[in-house]
Amino acid sequence: MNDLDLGALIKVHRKEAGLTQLELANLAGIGKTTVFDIEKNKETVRWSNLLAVLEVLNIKVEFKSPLPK
Amino acid sequence: MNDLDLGALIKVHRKEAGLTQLELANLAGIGKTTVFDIEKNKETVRWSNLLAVLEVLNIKVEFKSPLPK
DNA sequence: CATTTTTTACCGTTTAAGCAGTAAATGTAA
DNA sequence: TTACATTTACTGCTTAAACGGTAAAAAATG
Repeated sequence: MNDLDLGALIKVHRKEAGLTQLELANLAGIGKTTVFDIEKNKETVRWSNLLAVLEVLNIKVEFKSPLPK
Repeated sequence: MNDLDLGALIKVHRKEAGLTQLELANLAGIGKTTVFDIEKNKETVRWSNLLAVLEVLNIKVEFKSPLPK
């Protein structure tokens, strides 16, 4: 209902960077299991862990609101 | 280094919606403590809890990558 | 084909997020 | 000012996320 598949987006970028799940986990400073969970769209992961992965893969996060600044 | 203050963004939108932290927590189906933590930029909160708050406040999340689709 | 790598999956253990309750501090309104 | 509402802060408990280890599928490589 949100965007289509954040897990898939991350996976594509990981592959593009030539990284395995384990390598990405080490670079992000998190466990391999968590990387696996994130790519499987498990949403109960920590925001900080998701952020760490996104940073390694150079994916920016933007929050769009209907409110003017 | 990311965006400036997601907590503040959420707080502004919460106020705009005329909600207290407790009301927002109930609407999002999470605890009041977590709403407080989120507005204080605690990044170890669950991604699902952050999503729930954003959804109530009608704030969209976008992931921007340098990769073409 | 066989071999290696990677992914998926499950299992204990540890750790801390989540939570309600409470209370104090801050803010707001009468 | 007083009274009420809200936020901030702390406490203890419960629960599950995070984790490494292991192993079995699945993919990739020779």
